[in-house]
Amino acid sequence: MPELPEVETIVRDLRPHLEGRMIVDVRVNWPRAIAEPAEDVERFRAGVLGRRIVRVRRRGKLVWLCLDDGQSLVIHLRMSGRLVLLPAGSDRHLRVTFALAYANAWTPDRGEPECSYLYFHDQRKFGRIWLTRDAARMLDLLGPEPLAESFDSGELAALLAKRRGALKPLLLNQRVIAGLGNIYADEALFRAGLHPQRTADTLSEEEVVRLHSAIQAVLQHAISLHGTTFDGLFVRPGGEEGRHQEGLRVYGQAGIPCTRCGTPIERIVVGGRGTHICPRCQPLTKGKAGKQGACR
DNA sequence: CTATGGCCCTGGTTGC
DNA sequence: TGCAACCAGGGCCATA
Repeated sequence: MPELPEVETIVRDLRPHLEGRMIVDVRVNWPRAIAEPAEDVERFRAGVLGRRIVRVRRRGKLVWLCLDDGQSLVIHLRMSGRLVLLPAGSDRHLRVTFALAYANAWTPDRGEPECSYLYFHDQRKFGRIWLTRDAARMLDLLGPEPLAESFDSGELAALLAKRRGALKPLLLNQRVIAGLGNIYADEALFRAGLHPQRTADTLSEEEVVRLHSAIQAVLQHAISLHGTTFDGLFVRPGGEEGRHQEGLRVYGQAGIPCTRCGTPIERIVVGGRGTHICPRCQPLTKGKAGKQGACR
């Protein structure tokens, strides 16, 4: 499930292969993957053919390809979407293929293929691609980027203030903060020593600071390890797996001793989502245990 | 505003 | 061994 670190990895890997390339062909095997123009393969094709990809960016969990005519391709991988540069083993889950060439056909080849491909694979068919002239309209719906310079603990405090709901569903809400999914929400809460069902507006200033650094630390750590390949769903564009799964402290670790205190990790349900906690390091009621749960 | 539940999907797991 | 039921997961939508 590509979350911020996985999408960041994808974007960084893809960038040198896509920027400057021209889309010379598109094949759509599963029209519903095209969210805009909705399921209209012909208009989608006509819109992207001959366009050059000028920038490859990320916003939250979205991959954002800026085209040379002001349009954008915005891609959400959701659960099982993949963007890969090499054809995968089976075609069964291949939904969309982009054929790419250098904008200038005569560019020296130096072993570089004349044409390369970007494949959108998606086993579970939740992923979507939007072709839009107004990417800002979509991207502005998202909350702040947790790794932005400007995102300090004061801003996080402001987001949490006046929120009566549980902490975890709030962290998963992309309109509140962009890019966290189930894995990193659980990992950040563990590092901060906070129970996912804590009411957001009851955090002390110190707890907010802890949460803020926990979020940034886990995201940065995961990016440095090229994301988490937990269930085999996420692979990098070149086919490699991430390595952050080895750093997971609670996600998917039910029954395994907590790395801090040895108490078995528990799996509970919060806001309808599977949630992993150390019941001792992340007490629901204010206690001393959580205090020492500072990120690390 | 918040909570809950259904829906979209597939493939892996569980239960019989 | 076969097969049906169930479930996870992100985001959106409807309902309460």
